[in-house]
Amino acid sequence: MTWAIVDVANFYFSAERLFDPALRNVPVIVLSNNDGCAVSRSEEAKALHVRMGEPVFKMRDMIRRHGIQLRSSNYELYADLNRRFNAVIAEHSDILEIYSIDESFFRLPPLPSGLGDVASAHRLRAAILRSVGLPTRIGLGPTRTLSKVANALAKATEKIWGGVVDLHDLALRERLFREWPIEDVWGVGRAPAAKLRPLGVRTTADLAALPPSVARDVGTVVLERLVRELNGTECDDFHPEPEALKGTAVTRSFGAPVTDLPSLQEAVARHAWRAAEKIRAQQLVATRLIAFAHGSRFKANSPSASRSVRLSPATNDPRIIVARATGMTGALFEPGRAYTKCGVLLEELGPVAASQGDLFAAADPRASDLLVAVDGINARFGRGTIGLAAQGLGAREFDTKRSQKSPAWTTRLSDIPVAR
DNA sequence: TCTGGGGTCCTAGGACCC
DNA sequence: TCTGGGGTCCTAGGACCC
Repeated sequence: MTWAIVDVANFYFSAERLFDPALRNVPVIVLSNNDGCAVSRSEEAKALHVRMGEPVFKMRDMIRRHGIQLRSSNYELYADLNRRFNAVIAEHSDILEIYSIDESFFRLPPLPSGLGDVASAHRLRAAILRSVGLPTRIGLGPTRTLSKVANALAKATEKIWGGVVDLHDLALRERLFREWPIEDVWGVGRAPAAKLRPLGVRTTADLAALPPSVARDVGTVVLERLVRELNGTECDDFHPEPEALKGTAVTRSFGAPVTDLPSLQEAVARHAWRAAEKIRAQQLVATRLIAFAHGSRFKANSPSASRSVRLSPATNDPRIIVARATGMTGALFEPGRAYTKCGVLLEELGPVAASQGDLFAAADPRASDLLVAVDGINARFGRGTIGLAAQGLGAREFDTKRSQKSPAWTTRLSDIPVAR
C-alpha cells in the first residue's frame, strides 16, 4: 500500500497572498480569531523569528520595525481553496481523505506511463500549483504515520528533494530517522516525549526500535500503534467518508471583556443558536448541552464555570437549546467578574431519524417546518438574518475582532477581484 | 491592556450491578 | 481483629491533532 499525504505550505498565508500581490516577498502574519496570535507566517516572517502561536501584543515592536503585514483569518476563503485543491487531488487519486483544512491523505493509482510514485507526486504538486496557485509538499510511505513523517521530511528537505519524500525504502528510513527528533513525529506530543527521553529514546530511530509493549507501558495504546506504524505495520485505514460528528462546539473570545449578565447571555445565545444550526445541517440531534464562561487563563483567580444538562428528548431546536443555555449562564454567572470567553457544546449527537420522542408529550408537527423555513431564510439572505430575540441585534462590543480581514475573494460576488 | 477554535481518543476512578 | 470477585458504565480530565 502506498499512503500519500499532501499539505499546503503556510496555508493561510499562501491563501492570502494568492489575491494580494502586496503580500509577495514581504513578512506576513495571519492572526488567530480575535486577532490574538500568529497562526500562519510567510517565509520572510519566519526568518524574522516570528513564532507560531506568539501573541500579537508581544510583537508590536517587531511588527512596526520590519513593516510586517497582518491579516485576520478568513475562513470562508480557506474553506473554498480547500475545496478547490481537493478537487485537483481527486483527479489524481483513487481514494481521498480530507484530513484537515490544509492536508489530505490519498492513494496514488499506478500511472499507465509507468512513472513511479515519486514522479506522480511531483506531477500532482505541479497541477495544484498551476490550477489553484498553492505550493504543496507530499509525503509517501507504507503506513499513514510514515507518510506523515515523510511529509514533515519533505518540508525540511524541500530545497534538496523538491518537496516530495518517499519512505518506503528501509535504508533511507533508517538513515533519516537517526537525525529526526521524536518531538517532530506525528502523534508524539510533549507528554510522551518527556517520558521517553529518560529512557534514552531521542530520535525516531530509537522510537521505532522500541518494543511495542514498552511503548504501551510508557504511553498508551496510541503510542504502541505509532511505533508499529513507524515499522511499516498498518494500524489504521483510509476514512474516505467523513465519520458522523460526535459533538460540536461554538466558542469565542470576546473582543472586549464582559462583566454583565445580559451581555454574557446574549453571547451564549448566539453561540447556542449557531451550534443548533450546525447539527441541523447534518440532520443530527443532541442529548447533552454544556455552556461555559471563563476569564483570562493568564490571570490568577479568573472566573471559570460551566453547567451541563441532559436534553430529553434529544433535540436540535434552537428555541430549546438557546433557552436552556441562557438559563445555565444565569446560574454560572458571578457578578462583578470579567469574562473573556464563553461557549456552547452539544454532545452525544445522533441522527434525527433514529431519535426517540417524548413518551408523554407529542412533538409539535409544525416545529420541523418552522426550522426548515428559518434555515432556508438564513441560507438565502445570510447567516443571522433571522434568529431569536435572546441573541440581540446587530454588532456588539464583545464581538470577536477581525480587523484585518481580507475580502471573500472567491465566495462573494461583490468581492471578486477585478483585473485590468 | 492585549494570548484561537474545534475536533478525537484514551485512561483512571467512581458508582453500580450480581 | 478479621470484610470477595468480577464485571459494566459513566464522567472528568488530559493528551493529541490541525
